[in-house]
Amino acid sequence: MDSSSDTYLRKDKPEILHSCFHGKMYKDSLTSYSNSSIISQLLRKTIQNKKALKESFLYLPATALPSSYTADSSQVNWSCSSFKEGMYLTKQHSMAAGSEEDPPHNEHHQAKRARVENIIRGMGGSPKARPHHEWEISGTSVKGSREEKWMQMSHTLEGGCMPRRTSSIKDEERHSLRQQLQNMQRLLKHLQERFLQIDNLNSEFERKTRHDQELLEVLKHELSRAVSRSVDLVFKNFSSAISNRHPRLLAGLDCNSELSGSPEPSLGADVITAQSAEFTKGADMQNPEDQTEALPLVIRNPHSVRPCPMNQVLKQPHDMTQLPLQFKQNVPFQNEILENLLKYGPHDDLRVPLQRILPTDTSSPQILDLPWSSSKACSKLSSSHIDTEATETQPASLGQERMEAACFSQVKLEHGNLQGVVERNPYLSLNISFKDTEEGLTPNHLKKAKLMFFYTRYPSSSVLKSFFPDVKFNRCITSQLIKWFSNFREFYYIQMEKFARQAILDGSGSTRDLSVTRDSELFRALNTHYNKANDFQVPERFLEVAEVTLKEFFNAILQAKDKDPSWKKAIYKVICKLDGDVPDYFKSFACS
DNA sequence: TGGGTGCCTG
DNA sequence: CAGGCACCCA
Repeated sequence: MDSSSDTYLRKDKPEILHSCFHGKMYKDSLTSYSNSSIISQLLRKTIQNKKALKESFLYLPATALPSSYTADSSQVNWSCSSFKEGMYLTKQHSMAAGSEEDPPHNEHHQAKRARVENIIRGMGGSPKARPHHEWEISGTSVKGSREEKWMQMSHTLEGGCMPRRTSSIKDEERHSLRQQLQNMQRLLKHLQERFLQIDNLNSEFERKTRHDQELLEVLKHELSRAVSRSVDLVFKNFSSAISNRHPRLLAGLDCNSELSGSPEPSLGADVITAQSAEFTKGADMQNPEDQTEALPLVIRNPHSVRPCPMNQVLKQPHDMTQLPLQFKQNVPFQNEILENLLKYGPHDDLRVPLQRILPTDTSSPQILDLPWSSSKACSKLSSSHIDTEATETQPASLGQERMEAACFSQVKLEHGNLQGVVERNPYLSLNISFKDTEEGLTPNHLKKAKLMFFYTRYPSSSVLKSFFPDVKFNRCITSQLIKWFSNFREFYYIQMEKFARQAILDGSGSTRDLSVTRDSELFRALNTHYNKANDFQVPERFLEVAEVTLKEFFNAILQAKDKDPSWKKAIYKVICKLDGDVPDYFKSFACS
């Protein structure tokens, strides 16, 4: 055997081995295979040595062959690389020498080739079974490389390079080749898996990098929300537990629900007043003279936990027969829930109703006489003037005109001087009773009005007055309440007209096709508007009225009555007759 | 004339 | 939702 060829084989073997097994893996080995300069080099060397090789393979005894080419299966550590290398070289050889091959050998070689190809096919290395993309590297198809190797192998066998001295040698050779092929198969499979792993990791990594910022933002957001919720929940549960175990302990709690932890009333009251003063001071930071535009009539609830005048709730017996069956929650005191809904709707930031903190044990007069209004006082923050309406004995008429004049000012403070009194005389707060009525309408009044709309679309002012007992009515307040209902109706009728027209467009020919159920899109639109939190069970009657309204609009539009500018009035007449009574329990809910 | 209503607009 | 306006009605 030519020494140069031997040298070549041995010299390059470790490098190829390395690429094949550690190859940084697959890509390196692939690159080496696709490297044209290496191929050219190999080809050149191979051609140069073809004669020597030919002679070696054809005429030398098997023992004289390089170890890589012996049929000894124990040497199948032989590595894919040496195998490939050998195959490659022999293929080059056979290709180069093909034209010189003796004709008598052709038949035999073809038969052999067919057998080997069968073996190769039978080894299940179907390239189709693998995704194409994993083979495409640097424009060179790995699949192609592999097929090329298969071809190399076939050509090796057909190339007449193997000695044909004895049948045993051929058997051994065949056996060896099978094993080599199997090893190759395993190695390829291994490499494919590794490549897939790496590929997946890289994809994954890119995707993660791309969405890193977004994820960060989302995580931050979710974290803050979760923390906020958790704090709410913990505080709520804690408050509830405390109230159950130590009702009296909390009797002196202020509007901020600060747990003094001390049963000493004076201490509790001190905490209250100190905080009230601080709170009020902070709220007054904004100079009312800075106001440049009209303030909304609705007094916005500060974000403090604002206790309501709970006198009615706590003092009145819980008449179970008057419970609103519409409420979904099956808890003992449903009216309390409505009150909570009105005061701390699910969308409010703070949902720790004081009645959860405060005991519901009505046996305690101390509790019943809690200074609700003093708590109220500290939550009425945006006052620009300081009125002293400390007690019921204060003439209500005193502020009547002024209140009407200040109707558009959202503020009023009943503490002020009183607060000083309370601060100086903490015990006094326990017995001071403010008036129960409010001069302004709050968001909770608005919520309540919206819920009332499910029963009545056209409430008279007298109805309104009777259902908002905690509101001190004046012309302005009445107008505002009436205006609210007017706005409610406006939205209601707009929706009705919209859906009626849509039904006509959709091809409904008869009102029989129309219905309003809780699943209806129309109902959802209305419910979202009047019962956003969806925590109030809308009465069935409302659905009926809504359906009638929808049908009225539908018919009117169908009959082209909408050409008349006042075509809706006829519908209004019909609908106003469908008003029902507002349940009495609405009267009980103070929502200041 | 005041109260109530609806429409339009912001 | 609120303000403004026009309109209707008792």
